[in-house]
Amino acid sequence: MQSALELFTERGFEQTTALEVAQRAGVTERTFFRYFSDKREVLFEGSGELLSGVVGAITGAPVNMAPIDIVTAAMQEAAERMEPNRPYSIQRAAVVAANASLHERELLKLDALSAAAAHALHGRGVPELAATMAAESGVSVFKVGFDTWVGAGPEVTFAQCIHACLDELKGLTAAAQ
Amino acid sequence: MQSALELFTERGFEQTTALEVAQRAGVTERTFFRYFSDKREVLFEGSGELLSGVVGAITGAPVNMAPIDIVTAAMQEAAERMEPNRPYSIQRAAVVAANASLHERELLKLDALSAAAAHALHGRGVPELAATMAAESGVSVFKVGFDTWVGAGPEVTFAQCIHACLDELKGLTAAAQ
DNA sequence: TGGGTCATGTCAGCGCCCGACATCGCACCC
DNA sequence: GGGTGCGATGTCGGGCGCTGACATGACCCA
Repeated sequence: MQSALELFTERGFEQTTALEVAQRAGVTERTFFRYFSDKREVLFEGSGELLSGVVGAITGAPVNMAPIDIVTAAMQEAAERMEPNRPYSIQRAAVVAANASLHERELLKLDALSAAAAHALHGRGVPELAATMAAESGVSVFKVGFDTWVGAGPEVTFAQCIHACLDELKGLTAAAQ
Repeated sequence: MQSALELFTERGFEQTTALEVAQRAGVTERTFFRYFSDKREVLFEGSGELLSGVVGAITGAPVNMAPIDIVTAAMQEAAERMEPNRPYSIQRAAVVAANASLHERELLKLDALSAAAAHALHGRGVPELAATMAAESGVSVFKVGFDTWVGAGPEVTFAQCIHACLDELKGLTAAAQ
């Protein structure tokens, strides 16, 4: 993973072969593909923990909490876990932003996050459509908040960015019609 | 495009080679790749018109309209254009749902739609963050509405599905905190 | 000492995708 | 009517992503 991030940063994702990543890590190309299902996946190792963390937060949220608040609280929690890794997040985000297929993979991970959040909400008794829309909104807030966070100075926290996006969303929907 | 949809439906996306699609269409594999940047793209030809239609609707929306209403109205307009092609949409959606990499590409197209909508809103004077969040929400409504539409009976229109999702979103954000 | 398991290496091969060049039909125009 | 250019297509070769099958070797355990 470290070898990949270095090489992708130095000369770009497409200009780096899987063989080169493997060689820098001291293994063969075949071994690389035993650990990562494809060349892009090496940049998305942490997504599993992110997902299970969010699902856990939703499952363990207090009763009588509104669905949208459950999801955004879970996102806040995830954001706090990511706060110490800001430099890594910035470097990784730059690599992802520079390549369409990596961006594509990131969207797939976010969509999986949304689906898992919706499923967890539904498991708490939230109706299907409400759960889906709340999860979609929460992930949107997380996504836009993440972009703002990595683009801002170090004094701005991820949690603050998420809070700002959520407020913006509330204002927009309140002004509807 | 027709050859691809047929073959992907019959035996699946991964079990079909680009060469086979090309041969059924009466051209060489090389010619296939001159028209489509990759094997998946053959299922996403219409996305360009969808995007320009949405951007046009946003740009031409009446002044003093709330951002979220502008976006959802644009989505409604797109939905009405897609209504006559319901059978095609259903077949295509089944193929996409059956393959992760096609789903991935669909998410990329929706993200491009969101980015274009945000840009169009921003061009109307809507502040950056508001434009981004409104576009994200509008695309979420479109996406969830689409899934409900293709899963429902023919008496339910795409526009109705979108309306229902939007209402759900409003209810959720209104119940926040 | 022998056997079992797990990680890794080796090798061959398929399919995606591309660059470079050849071919061919077709409009245009002197 | 015969060049002439151009756009679409075919041909060829090849790099790279990714996989199945088998071999090797380290380690643990009886």
